[in-house]
Amino acid sequence: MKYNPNEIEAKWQKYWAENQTFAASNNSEKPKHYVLDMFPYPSGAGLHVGHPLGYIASDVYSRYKRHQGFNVLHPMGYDSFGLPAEQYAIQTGQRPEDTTRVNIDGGFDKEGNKIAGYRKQLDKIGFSFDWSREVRTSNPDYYKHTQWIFIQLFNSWYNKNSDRAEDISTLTKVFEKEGNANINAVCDDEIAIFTADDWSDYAKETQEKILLQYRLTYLAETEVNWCPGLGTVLANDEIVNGVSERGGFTVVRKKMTQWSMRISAYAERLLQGLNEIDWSESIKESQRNWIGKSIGAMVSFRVNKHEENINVFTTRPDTIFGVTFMTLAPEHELVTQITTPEQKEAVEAYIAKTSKRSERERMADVKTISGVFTGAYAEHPFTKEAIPVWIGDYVLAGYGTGAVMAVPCGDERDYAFANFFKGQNGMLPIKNIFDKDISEAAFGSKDGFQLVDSDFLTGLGYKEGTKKAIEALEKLNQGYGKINYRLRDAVFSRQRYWGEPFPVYYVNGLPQMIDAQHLPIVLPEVEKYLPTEDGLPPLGNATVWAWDTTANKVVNTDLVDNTTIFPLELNTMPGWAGSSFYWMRYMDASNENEFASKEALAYWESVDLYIGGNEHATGHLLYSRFWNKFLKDKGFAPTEEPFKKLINQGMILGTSAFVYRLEGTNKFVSKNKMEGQNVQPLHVDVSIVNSSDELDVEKFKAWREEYKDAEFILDENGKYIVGREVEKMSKSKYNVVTPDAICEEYGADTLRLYEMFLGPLEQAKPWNTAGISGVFGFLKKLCRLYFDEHNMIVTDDAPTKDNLKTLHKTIKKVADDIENFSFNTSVSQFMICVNELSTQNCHSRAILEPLAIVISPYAPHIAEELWSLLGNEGSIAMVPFPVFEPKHLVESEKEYPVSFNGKMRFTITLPLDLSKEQIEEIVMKDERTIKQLEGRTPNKVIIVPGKIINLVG
RNA sequence: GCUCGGAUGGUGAAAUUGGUAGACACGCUGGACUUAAAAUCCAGUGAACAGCAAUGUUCGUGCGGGUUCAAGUCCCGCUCUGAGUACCA
Repeated sequence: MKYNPNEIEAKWQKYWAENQTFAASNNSEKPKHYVLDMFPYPSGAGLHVGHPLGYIASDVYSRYKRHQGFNVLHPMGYDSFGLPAEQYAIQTGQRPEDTTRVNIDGGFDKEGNKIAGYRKQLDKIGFSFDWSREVRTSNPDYYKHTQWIFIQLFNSWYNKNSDRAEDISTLTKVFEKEGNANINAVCDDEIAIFTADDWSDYAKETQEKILLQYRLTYLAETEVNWCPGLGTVLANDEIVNGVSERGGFTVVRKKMTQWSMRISAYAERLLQGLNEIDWSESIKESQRNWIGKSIGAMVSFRVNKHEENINVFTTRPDTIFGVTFMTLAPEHELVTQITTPEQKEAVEAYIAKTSKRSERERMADVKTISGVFTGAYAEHPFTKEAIPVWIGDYVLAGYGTGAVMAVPCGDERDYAFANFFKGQNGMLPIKNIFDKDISEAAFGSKDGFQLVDSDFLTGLGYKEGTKKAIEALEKLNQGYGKINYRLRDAVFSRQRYWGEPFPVYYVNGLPQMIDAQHLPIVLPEVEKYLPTEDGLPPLGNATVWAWDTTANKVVNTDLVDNTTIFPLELNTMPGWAGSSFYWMRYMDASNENEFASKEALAYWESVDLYIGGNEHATGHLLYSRFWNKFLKDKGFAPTEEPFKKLINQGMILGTSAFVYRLEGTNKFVSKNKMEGQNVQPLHVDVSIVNSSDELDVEKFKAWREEYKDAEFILDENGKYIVGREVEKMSKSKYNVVTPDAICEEYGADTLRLYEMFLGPLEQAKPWNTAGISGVFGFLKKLCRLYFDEHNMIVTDDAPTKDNLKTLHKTIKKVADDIENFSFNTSVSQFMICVNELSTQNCHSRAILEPLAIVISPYAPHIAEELWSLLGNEGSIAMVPFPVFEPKHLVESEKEYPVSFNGKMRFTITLPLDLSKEQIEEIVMKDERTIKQLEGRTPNKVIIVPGKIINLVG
């Protein structure tokens, strides 16, 4: 008999599929456990070795939990709406629906290349997914529920008094009864106050416009991030360093009417919830920063000769007596009103100059100080002094109120600004209100000072000063304590084709929800996936895209009459919509009426373990928590937080290979020969380079037409040596390694063990197959405990003490490691175990049967095969995990290290039941001790029984 | 700038409460088996120095201090590096 992974693995994968081994039941006597992976976007490039890392870890955990007697839900699906499919559609004219299906189920692309498909690739690795619950976010039977949740958000408002989302009808009831004066809601700023009578006198359209200011998803003209390169708006988390995350295109601020999600309503709950969940500190910290809570006060400054006030948010109301000027963002709406005629020209020129700069330029250039005096003065609330008002682009229109009270003695930026414009018209000298020296720099700390020269605040510190200042401002009716959040509402419209259509039509420009019973509103067919000539989104190309309110169906666009047939929304939902509730859909994936039944939700509750990449820290993981909290408020989600424990697997990086072309020639020079030469490094496919970095020059010539006549300058051994660099795996860098080839050559069990063996799960690491033979060798060695070339060699011999010790050491270590997600050390322990059992020449069934179970979470195929060869019926998957018995590890002796002044000199083996005195006596008599001491008497003898002996002096 | 990680042999790494640093594996060296290769097995492998050898001595977990009988692990001060975030008032 021989270890033949391909045969064994195909056999058991078939068995699992046919017997539905891993189908989870929605009611069970067993306790439940929900293990979730972040579902993949099915790209055309297929699965690479980085994808399975987290899936293998969660699979090990799931299988372990099944052995522990849990009813485990471990599902998988596809986040199948997204940009790449659409851009591929624009380039090739193929329907995104078709290419997405091929990427998942396999088939051929336009050039006739065979695509294996995600499903087949995943199956080959032997995951224990419950495929009966598969979801695809781009399927109408899935996005039907996405649309339904959107309608729920539209029909809700956030009541700050009850601190939860409520049905919009509770709001209109209050409006009807007493108007909106006493409503405490999260809503748009500056909503006009109205009475009950006003409300009933308003036209229906006016009422609807007012309600939009309260709804949790609302249509409003807002400043959005417009990305011309992608032809769509983007959310803040889709922008990295001022450019689009996908494609790296420029992003500009633009006012547009768009759907937004009032996530800001949940800012405090999203922040507080972080304390309840077991996530890595770094992700929680990212979310805290993203939410950006700051505690301070709103302060109103009267502007001379104007009705208006300038409102500012400050975290340092205690420093109010240090204010020597104010700064408004150039975009601030009061700027034109307050600017004096003398300053008008300068202010207008400055505004024109800053508006031309892109967001990115403004971000990159934080050193240059610029600003202009408006000529206006505000009145200090306490001293009544005239405070000059400036504009400057260091103040951002989008944060706080877009205006700051400048306290140069306590703020670095204000300090720099004041110094830059020192002595100019409108710039007062810096006033120091700290008992500190500020001649070199501002004093920015909140601790270790006393306020001076600050009227009633003099002598106080930050805490008391803040409290007193706010009290005094409230008395004057010129301010109040306020908590501000950086978190902005999330733009929810995308000018794209390949996303969920909104269940929305427009009557007189006002959005109307389609009744939920008519869902799904299916994405229409279009001729072209580009925007229309009028600049409408791609859905503007659809010919059947109007809503018939009498027939309740989508009809031809030409039929729009705006009496019974109305235009449908042309935007689609963003990528994060479908992923914001999918873990609940898995609980009851085939339910046609609701996203999941009450019973299924009550049974599975929430995700016990979620494994995925940390690139979703401020996107998916925040939006999901938001939708979950909303659905909880509405009675649909069972828990406040969706993911109890989160583990971020590190990224597997590629090791790119480079060839070096001599500038302007077709000659390629080996890396070790290129010194002093002018060369151009070019990526070369890693599959034609061996592990010694030698290029296969023939394959290189055949690789691409342009290299067919390439010439090479080789090294003294006649080899062409490539350069290497660790980079993110990507198709364009030719460094993608797929799991398929590894499975083919070594088998899935080797791949699984190897990916776990590479290092700690959470650490990023370059892919490198150098060590894979060790893992493969281990599996072969494991098999040799069970069978030789011809027969099974398992005996019914009683296990020896050593056999039992080895086994139980392994049971304990592996169980502990899985609970601690320390998978790499488990693999080491397996190797130690098999090495020891081989040395002990152990073939005892009493050892080898439990060993197969212990290994099965990691290497399930070989475990099933061994289990069956041992004569067991059925799958090993649900067999109870062996129980660790400490008695087998009890030692009677210990090999003590004996140190002299902390330096280990020799070891001595002593019984563990000796007292300190007995140990000391034996050690002092030992001739090696006498030799080390050279006649001296130790000052001190430290003996920790079971640990160490140390002689000092 | 701020926040959170990380730094250990030629390489990936281990050391779970301070207690024999480098487990396990790769690679490398030597050997066995073989006509040969593959596969498999055995031995050695942190560095330097001394010795024919068993062995011994010294150094050694990014750098500099400290606490302790004892520090990769704890404390203080740095360097480099990865990630996130940023005129956030």
